[in-house]
Amino acid sequence: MLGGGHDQNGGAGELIDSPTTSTSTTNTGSSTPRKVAPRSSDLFRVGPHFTMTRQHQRIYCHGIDLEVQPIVQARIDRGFEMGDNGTWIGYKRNYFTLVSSFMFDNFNFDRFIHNKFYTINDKGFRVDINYFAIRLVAKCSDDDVSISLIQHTAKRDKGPQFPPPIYPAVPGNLPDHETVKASCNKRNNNKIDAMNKIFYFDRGNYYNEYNLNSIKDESCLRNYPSDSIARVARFERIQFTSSIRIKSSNINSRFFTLHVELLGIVEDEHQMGQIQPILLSSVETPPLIIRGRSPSSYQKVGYRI
DNA sequence: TTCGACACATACGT
DNA sequence: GACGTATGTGTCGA
Repeated sequence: MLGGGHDQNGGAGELIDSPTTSTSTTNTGSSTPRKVAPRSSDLFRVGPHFTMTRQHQRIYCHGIDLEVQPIVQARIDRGFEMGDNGTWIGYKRNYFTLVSSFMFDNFNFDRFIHNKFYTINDKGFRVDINYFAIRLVAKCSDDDVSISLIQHTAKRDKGPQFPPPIYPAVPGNLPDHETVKASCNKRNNNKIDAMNKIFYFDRGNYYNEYNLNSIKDESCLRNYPSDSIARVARFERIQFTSSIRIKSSNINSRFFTLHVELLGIVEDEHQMGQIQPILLSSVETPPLIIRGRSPSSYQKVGYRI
């Protein structure tokens, strides 16, 4: 017997996605059955907007001791849809995609890479920032408790799972939604290279171009841990961990929020040579509903959340 | 009821 | 247009 005795016709039911090139299937959710074609480009949808950047620790520019204002940008590009009552809904079993970048107000890229930065730690001491990094975290909005996220490879079940990476990052502009959509599942090397130019800064190239090296370099660039540095942190194939509890009671859904954090990576104050992240600033989503695996999550009318 | 595992189906990229 | 992939989701069984 092949496989484990499945009845065929496993998936009878109309797909939401139209077979035409139309991208206009604005699913209002009210009457269409919830069944989405697995590779539909319509799965790429801009999700809820993030809040304004919230400051946690101040950042200063070396030398002139100027305080700089970080701006964190983030966008969800796949995996959330707006429900009828205006809440944003994701599915536990499905992937979401999110991109993020940061910049400093009044600092263009050139000014950034010619400077060093520091912050003030919780004891009031000045601490040099070795480099910046972007992290994605999820929380339960009731109690602010962190929820784990996991990332799959394109092989999904057949590949490994990881926590989402923390991206060492330099300032960058957020690419538009179409660009993020176009960046997924590329194998063609020319296309991959073109995308890498958007999403990464190559320090080696930069050093070559300006006849620099890591010894001559006095800027913050030299402390980044590798030559490939994100301009844009791209989190793809992310899911909430399968063990999250979706409901707080039999009836009430729990809400979750996604947070993008700008971190300053500094020397650990207790262990020389060790590094430690300091939360500098962050943005977050409005409360999100995550629908679980229960069949009720996949019915035509989602009155049972 | 929920979860891991496996399966089916289908649009996308080459 | 064929072929291999990636991924939403149906289902079984613990």
